[in-house]
Amino acid sequence: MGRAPCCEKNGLKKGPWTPEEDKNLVDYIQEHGYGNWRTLPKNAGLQRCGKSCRLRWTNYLRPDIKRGRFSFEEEETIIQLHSILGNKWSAIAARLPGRTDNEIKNYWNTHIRKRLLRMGIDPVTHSPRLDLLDLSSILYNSSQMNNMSRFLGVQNLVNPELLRIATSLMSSERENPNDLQLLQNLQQNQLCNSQIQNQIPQLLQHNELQEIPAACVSFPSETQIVEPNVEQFPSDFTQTADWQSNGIPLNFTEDYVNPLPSYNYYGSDHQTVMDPSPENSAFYSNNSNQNFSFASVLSTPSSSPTPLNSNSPYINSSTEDERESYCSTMLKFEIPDILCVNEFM
DNA sequence: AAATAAGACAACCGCTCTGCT
DNA sequence: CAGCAGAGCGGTTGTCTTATT
Repeated sequence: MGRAPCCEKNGLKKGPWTPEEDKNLVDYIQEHGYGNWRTLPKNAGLQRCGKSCRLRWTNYLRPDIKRGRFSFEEEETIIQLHSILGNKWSAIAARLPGRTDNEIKNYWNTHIRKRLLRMGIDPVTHSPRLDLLDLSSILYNSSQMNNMSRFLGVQNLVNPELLRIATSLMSSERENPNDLQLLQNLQQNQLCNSQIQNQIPQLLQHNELQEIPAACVSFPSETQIVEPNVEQFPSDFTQTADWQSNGIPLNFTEDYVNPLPSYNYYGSDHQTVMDPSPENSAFYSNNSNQNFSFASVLSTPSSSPTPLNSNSPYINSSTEDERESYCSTMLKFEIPDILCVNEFM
């Protein structure tokens, strides 16, 4: 195992900070500044480890900390950034002046995450939660099961419920191509998210990533989602040569720079446009309006407190219910009636 | 009014990264 | 290059508050 917790040494104090400890820490930092956290507690007369002091300062005592309820703009920003960055709380916090990574993380876990789950959205992938659907019976009788699972990229998942809905959608293709398109959209969106997130650490390390496909950030208009486009769907599912073992189409890496159908939490008016300069980009969308500057996401904010602006009426709502109601109303993907998500909530 | 459950958030733990020697 | 310390990060736990029964 790892080393022993630093506070176990020398009988240092743990647990909640007292007002006296806070005052000692603040007084010391105001006089001497912070840094060298290891020696700081001793110099400040605190029976705490340096790490505990640093956390207390950065998460609570720092004078620029903004306390209180998150605004709607902040919440919207968090969701958008989380869809790109995942659980990179410090990177998200960098775009929210006055908020700490810890605070954002807590807020996500206690508020936003639960709300997305209630809305049937997977808070990890920001995609509809197909895993919750009751799909258990049909596919075991289907000769298409293996090929469908390849199409879905879930052969390692072997989730019969997911496979069943896929089959249902396949069987209704002729009657309702919209459902099929939805399934494909969801699949593409998930692939896009996972690919981007996999590449983020590498690209950050080499400072290569200037832009990421905005289709994975904010999403095109509703018409793009509901428009039938069965040509994009492999007509013959036995042609598995076009599909990689991980379920990703071989040509996907070429295609995924194109705008992908996806959804929007707050409506198409909230298209995020930041520093569109595709000519300098490692990734770019064919639609320049959908570019999103990843570098700007990660950089420390300068002047604008909420760079991801919103003019939505959402920000005028005040209660948790109103927020959820707004989110539900403005969601740009639609869950078909056959997906009785509520039963699983 | 008391007991219990759920929610909210502060704090801790362990790991990783970075810079220095 | 290896080893070390400091710092930062994300996940988890602990504790307090509020709501419900």
